[in-house]
Amino acid sequence: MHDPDSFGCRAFTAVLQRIGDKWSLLIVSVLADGPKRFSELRREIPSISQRMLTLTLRGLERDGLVSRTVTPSIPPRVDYELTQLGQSLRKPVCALAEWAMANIDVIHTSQTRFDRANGEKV
Amino acid sequence: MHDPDSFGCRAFTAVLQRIGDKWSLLIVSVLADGPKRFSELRREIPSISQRMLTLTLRGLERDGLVSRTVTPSIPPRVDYELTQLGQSLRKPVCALAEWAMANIDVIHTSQTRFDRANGEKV
DNA sequence: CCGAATCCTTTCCGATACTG
DNA sequence: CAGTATCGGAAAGGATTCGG
Repeated sequence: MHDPDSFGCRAFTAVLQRIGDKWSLLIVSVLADGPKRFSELRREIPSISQRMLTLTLRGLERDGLVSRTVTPSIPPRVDYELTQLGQSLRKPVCALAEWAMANIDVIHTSQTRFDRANGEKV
Repeated sequence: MHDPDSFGCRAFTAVLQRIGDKWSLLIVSVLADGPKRFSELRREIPSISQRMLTLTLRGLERDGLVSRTVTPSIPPRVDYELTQLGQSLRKPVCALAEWAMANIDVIHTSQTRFDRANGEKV
């Protein structure tokens, strides 16, 4: 982000408008382990609804980050996998995920303190 | 994310529920250059509304990522700055920003192709 | 200059029911 | 198993106005 112009800012903004939601980065981080079926993703991310999983995967496929492979068997089987572009996102996303794991407690503590400090004057 | 249990997944989810929005990561990346006043942030991120800038900064302050310093002059002056915790988020976020800059074109191309392939059957 | 408050529209998203 | 379709409440977010 040390551009003289604001190209970096606009590019980052544009990307965040797409994958800066509650699920996209998480799904990328889960698929970083390797290809997964639809139902496996559901199991690994219990808090997501079927609808949002479908929509998010569709968006990632549209961005070229994830590939979708249908095996027309009975029962049907659909595998999702990071594309080459998705693979290149692996490192930054996993770095972010590790930061999250390392700091979730600090964040939660800070939130509690902030809420207490501001809740008193109600 | 190579945990046997799903602690990593849950922690990442929790963090993304907070900073996984359209603006938080962007603001962190802008503040990575150094402290900024409110109006400077507005200038650097033209597409954000005053309201969302205020709300997002409040959220980041609550998380302990950003500190807010009021200088009671006339006109008033308010500076925002990354805390130590915010500084630790700098590296992962800048890595993501750089990825965004490097790949925004590829993503856009992929989106256009996807939309054309799916728009035909309307 | 910074931001709180209100209003109002748009979008998100979970629940549910239904298909191949 | 892996979706799609539809609905309704919730939340996001822009525009505007007012205040210290």
